[in-house]
Amino acid sequence: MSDAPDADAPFVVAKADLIAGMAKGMAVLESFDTERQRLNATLAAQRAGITRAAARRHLLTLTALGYLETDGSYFWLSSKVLRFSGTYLSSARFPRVVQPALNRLAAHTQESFSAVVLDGSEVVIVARSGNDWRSSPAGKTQVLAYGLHLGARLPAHATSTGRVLLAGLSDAALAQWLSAHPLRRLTSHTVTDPAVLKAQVEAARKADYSVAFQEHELGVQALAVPLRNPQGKVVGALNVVAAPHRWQPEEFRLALLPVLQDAAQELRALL
Amino acid sequence: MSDAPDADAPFVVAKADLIAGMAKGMAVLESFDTERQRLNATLAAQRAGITRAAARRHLLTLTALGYLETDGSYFWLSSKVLRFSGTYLSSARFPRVVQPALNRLAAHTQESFSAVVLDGSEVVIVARSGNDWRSSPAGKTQVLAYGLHLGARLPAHATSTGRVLLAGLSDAALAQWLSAHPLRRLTSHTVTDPAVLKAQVEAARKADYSVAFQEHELGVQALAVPLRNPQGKVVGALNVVAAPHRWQPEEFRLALLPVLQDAAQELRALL
DNA sequence: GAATCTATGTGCGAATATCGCGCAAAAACA
DNA sequence: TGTTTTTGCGCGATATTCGCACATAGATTC
Repeated sequence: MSDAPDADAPFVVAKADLIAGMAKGMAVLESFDTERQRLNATLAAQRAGITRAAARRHLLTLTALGYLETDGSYFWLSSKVLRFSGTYLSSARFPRVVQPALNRLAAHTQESFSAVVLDGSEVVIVARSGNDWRSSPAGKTQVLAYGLHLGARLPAHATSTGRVLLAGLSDAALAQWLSAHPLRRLTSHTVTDPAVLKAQVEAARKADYSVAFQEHELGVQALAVPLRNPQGKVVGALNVVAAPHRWQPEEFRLALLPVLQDAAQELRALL
Repeated sequence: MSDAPDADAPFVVAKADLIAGMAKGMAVLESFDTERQRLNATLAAQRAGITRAAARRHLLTLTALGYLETDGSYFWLSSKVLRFSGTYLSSARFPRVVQPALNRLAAHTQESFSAVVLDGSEVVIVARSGNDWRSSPAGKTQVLAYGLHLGARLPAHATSTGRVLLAGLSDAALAQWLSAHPLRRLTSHTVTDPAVLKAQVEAARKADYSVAFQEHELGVQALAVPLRNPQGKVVGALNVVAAPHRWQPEEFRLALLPVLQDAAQELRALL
């Protein structure tokens, strides 16, 4: 078997002459993440795996380029990094096509919808619509699910969308994925046994949808369906999240699965 | 103390030993923009101002790192670039604080709200909520304003938000800004004379809000107020956009200006 | 308050990675 | 099929970056 046309690595890049300097620079930029958002040279160095002097120079360079801001010793991302997502969102077909549909769904149902794609071990939210807050009986607004903003990355094994995306892989690719990515426990409901996950993915493949009940975050249930292009290939997933105390799992599914499926059907011709 | 870098240029970075290689790499990444979203080595070279060979190596490197995808000759941004915006959005105080307020406003009024910050000659949308579509009388959905997604950049001189942000600059900074940035015409309503813009900015400073009527895009009017922190410094702007045929300009202002002002007032303590 | 210890800023030579030339091969064109 | 244009890539020269080492600033302890 030579290379599958649309496997994980469509075009293999010769490892030979890649620009090491740039890889290092991007590593520095990546060393900022959701957990550590402010770094000094020493921290960035150990996170990026380079020397302190080099890290400092890279941080200074990125600051001069406008991607970071600094108070002189600590550094943090600036709004300029949104430039890339802005370009991506306006260029990539998938988010462009999906966003209006999400808006419509959110407006009609008052729930929160996301569209995601698979990237390695994680799913990335590439489009999103709806309210993350809800009015509690006491009249205060509460945030439903933290961190479900655009560009957020969630572990594929603990999300409804992750499972429908994995279900879209070939058996070989799925096996490869399972062996490559350890399944971290996030809540007491998280599936951490690859065999169990494999069974769930196969179930998702058969049912053509997937539910996740508090597997990624306690207090959140989610329902997802695959988004296919006209050729039938899974190119993303569409989901809806809700708090369990608002919906019983079963009525949640009954009420919203048809909505998701209709949307996926409509989008198919456009993807 | 936590963050809040005070002046406009808190720490000047010595131009001496910046890592030129990385600047080049970022230039290649930046050579993808909303207008040109797919580039081959030759195009990227001329956009980034480097030789074809160098551009090719950089593109290949970025592809290997996962930021670009390629069909072998053309390259385009991949969803991995959203990683940066994801981190930024979850880390930066401003979008985190503002987003829930936008959601609330959108839910209550059925209009579209954005929060933006100034970055050079442009405003960057760092948070957003609401529907970009509207149901036309015929029952079809129409997109209201294109490209108002997160991370989108709009010219400051042709937007309501741009003017309230400019109004937040000192006189010296404003003069400097006006001399540094030419005012490109976008629609027949765009202000292109610096003196006129200056007068508008001063009016915005006095009124503490600004309106833009089809200056950036025909068929769109916008209303913006500044967002200040407890120290009174303008840190961003909040706006609402609407189609002129839905609202007469005057009733639009009367209905939504108080809403924006209330929200800005509430947010002030949090910024 | 002094002394010690830790963390941070930076100059410089060595080492190494990058540049762009130039050719070969593949497309594109006629 | 012959010709022209575009693209892929090896190689030596050169300019860049690396990281050591030192100096200084800041923190901590006695």
